[in-house]
Amino acid sequence: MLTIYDSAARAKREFNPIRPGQVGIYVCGMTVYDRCHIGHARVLVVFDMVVRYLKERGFSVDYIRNITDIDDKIIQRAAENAETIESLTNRFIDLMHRDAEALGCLPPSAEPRATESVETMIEMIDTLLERGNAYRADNGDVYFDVSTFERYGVLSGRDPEDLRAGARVAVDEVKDDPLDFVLWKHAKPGEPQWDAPFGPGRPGWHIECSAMSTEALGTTFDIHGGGADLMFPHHENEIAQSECATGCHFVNYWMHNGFVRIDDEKMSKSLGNFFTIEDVTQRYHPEVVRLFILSSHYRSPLNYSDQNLDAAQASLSRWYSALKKVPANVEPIPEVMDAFHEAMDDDFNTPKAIALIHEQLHHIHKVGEDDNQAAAPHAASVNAMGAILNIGQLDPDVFLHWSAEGEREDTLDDADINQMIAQRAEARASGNFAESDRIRDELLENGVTLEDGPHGTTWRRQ
RNA sequence: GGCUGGAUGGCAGAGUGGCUAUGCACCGGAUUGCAAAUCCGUUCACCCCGGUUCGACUCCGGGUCCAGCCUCCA
Repeated sequence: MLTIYDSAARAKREFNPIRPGQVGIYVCGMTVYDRCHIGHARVLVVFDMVVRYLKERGFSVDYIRNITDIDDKIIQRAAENAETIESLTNRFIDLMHRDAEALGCLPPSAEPRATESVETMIEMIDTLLERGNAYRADNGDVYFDVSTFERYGVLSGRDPEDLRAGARVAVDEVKDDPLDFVLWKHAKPGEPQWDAPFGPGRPGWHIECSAMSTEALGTTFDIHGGGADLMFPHHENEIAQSECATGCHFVNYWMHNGFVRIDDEKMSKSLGNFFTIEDVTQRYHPEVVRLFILSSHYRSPLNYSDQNLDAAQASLSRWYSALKKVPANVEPIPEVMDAFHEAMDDDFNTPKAIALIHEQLHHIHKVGEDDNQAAAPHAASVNAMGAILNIGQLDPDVFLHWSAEGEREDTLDDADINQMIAQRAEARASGNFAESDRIRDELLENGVTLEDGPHGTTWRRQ
């Protein structure tokens, strides 16, 4: 039985999709005005893991991840760069796709862009105006009237009265109520605009997700995901808009992933304490980053540090070293797979699932090369579990020989290394250990570690 | 101030009313020409105060501290 922690219920709930065997999941994606950072990497990897596991459980999955390609920051950044909005957003969409692929994430079933769904947003806003859930302000903006939606605040556990009392809600002259949020921003010179019955302009942020999710998955769908910071106000507003516009219950399960932190502080653009995915994957193999992300539970905070990345790297080295030793040409061990599924069924408990993989790796190392036959089922189990998480699927040597891009110029290439290993073998054969140790030290200085085994010497950079 | 969530061994990170998490690091041993890797073994833990219980890190109450949200944010 698969259980998912539903943010709205604040509890784990048994997962039952609307249509048997099928899951519709919508995840709030990126606003494309800059490079993706490790926080974005977490959303990408976490929901990729969720989707892969749902598929493993036999569901056919409709995975929708939107792209916000029109908003204040995009307009501003394009103006700063003196480039068109399209060229800016296309550039960062390409980079995002590169990052996602590097991190081993499958492309979503669909990746709608806000600018392609403006018609649907206009229709939705029109309906909200007709039904009295929205109003036109004096300046031409259209706002959602929060007082018309009774359940407002239910997702994030907020009382509208408390919010109004809070000093931090910005007071805006044109709004009837400080909680009201913008659906449509009136046209301003030099900004992109669309014609609408209620005046030319561009959509507010929240309406795009209501429009795109409903377009792709229908008025009610199974899972809606995103970062924990989107719960309020973004997802709260989505619920209000969607349920008022369609009259249907919006989402059955809300999933929110925790933040990436640096020095116990949230990583964010505004704090400026972020590392881009590209920064990190130049220093660590992307699969190390994926393992690092999945080695803590998706709802927990994840502390970014070199020490933690190093630990993930050491772990993965051990993983590939084990796989390198033995063939996995048999079936996985049923009890192990059952335990794995049990862990994953429990709200995607990847740390526990990974611990199970480590146990199997231990068995492989223990049996070692002496008894391939005994080790093979463990290797097969590791491969099967790893396939579900999409970790450990590379050729071991591709991982173990990988070198960080930043260091590539300084390091020896594979041919140099093999040649030096051959020279060292000669020295060792003739008992010249001083020379052989000198070669080994030289390699180590270049980041290459040697391992002498019964069948010769192997090397790795990880 | 309001609302969420959290506090586990040197670090990371699961979990359970009584029984080894797991990985990294450390220490001792095996192995090795010496290493590395691997194996064996040892050490190290559940924020504080009460309560329930034969027994609580695990349940309940109170407290302290931390993070996030309340403004754009994955």
